[in-house]
Amino acid sequence: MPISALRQDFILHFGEMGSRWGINRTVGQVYALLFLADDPLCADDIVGALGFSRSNVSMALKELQSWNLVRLRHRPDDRREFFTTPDDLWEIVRCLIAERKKREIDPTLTKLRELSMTEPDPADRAAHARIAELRQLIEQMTAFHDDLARFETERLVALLNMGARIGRLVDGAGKLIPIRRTKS
Amino acid sequence: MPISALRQDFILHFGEMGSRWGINRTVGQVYALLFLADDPLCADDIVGALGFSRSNVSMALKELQSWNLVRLRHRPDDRREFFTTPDDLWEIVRCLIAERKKREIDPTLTKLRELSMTEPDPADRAAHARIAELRQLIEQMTAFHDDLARFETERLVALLNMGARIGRLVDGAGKLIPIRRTKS
DNA sequence: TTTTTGTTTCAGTAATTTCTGAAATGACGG
DNA sequence: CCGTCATTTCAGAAATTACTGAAACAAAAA
Repeated sequence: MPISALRQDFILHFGEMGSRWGINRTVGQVYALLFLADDPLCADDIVGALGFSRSNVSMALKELQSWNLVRLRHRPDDRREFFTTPDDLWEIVRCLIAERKKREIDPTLTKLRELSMTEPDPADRAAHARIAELRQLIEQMTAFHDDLARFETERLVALLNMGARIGRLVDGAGKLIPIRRTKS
Repeated sequence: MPISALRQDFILHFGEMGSRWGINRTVGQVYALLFLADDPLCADDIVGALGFSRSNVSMALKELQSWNLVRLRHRPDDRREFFTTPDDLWEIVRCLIAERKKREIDPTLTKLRELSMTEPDPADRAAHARIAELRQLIEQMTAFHDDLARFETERLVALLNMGARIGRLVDGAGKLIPIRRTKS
């Protein structure tokens, strides 16, 4: 069955953005298709809809599973595997952030820690200090991330909706400042 | 002049991570070199240190400038251009976030808005709703980002250091809840 | 056990991205 | 206006990444 113009447009966009997002065109399109699908799809549905080879779709699904971006489903009396995306968009956001952190930040943090351990040559004093400074910054940010990641979605959304008002909670020295309860 | 083992290791790591970060090896290494350099470097210094072709270094510097990750410097009585990275790491973080948002989020937001405008075919009802939901989520997050981006660094660091305590400021319904001032 | 159905692996090919050297461009001093 | 020095552009080479079809594998049914 052919795909509507709306879906087509969305899917092609995800395919194009794929390379900027660090996934490839196939993975982007497969994800987009699943994201919009009304029901779970099996690999052959995807082949039929997008025209990629069966093996390419298999790779793409494996990749999406490694990102935790798709869920596996089974139907009674059907051996095939069906795939969906989580309904809750926030769950998707959490996955994306966690996964990118793991791939893009953690290896560098490890490396920075390793380099910080060494005793620097006198000529490398400043460079060594700069590395330590960067390490400290990343450690701070990941600690913050780990804290936030434990929050339930409602609390995150509440913080998000505070927007700029969140800044009023704190003065420049990092101390909490008195606030008034908003009238309930 | 040769590069110390410490710098070498750092530079090679940035080169390898480059592809995951959406820049290429040359750009990653050039940035790492500048980041650790005690003084501004000119293009030929970089060629000498890393062994890339002159034109490749030129491209890399252009790319780094487009990310706002390097600053241009001039010496009196010297026509050459010298490059540095900003001293303030937070400025770097801001650039990275702003630039990634511009490249990875904004085009999609534009597309989602465009798709939301159209009147959906009945068969696309659910898909259209899902697109609208995604658009709304991204709009919320970018609005929050825009708010935070206006904060001075001290305030951001203060918020960051609150860590999990930040969640206590808000209840599940998004209302501020009473807090005690930390003893100064 | 053999067949049937569905998934994965893998070696080779296609497409894309990165990198280079040569030529073009620009900008200043004489 | 020319010569010198620095930077940029660009076409093609090199390297990497994405994709395919065929074969291997796995699991349930006959």
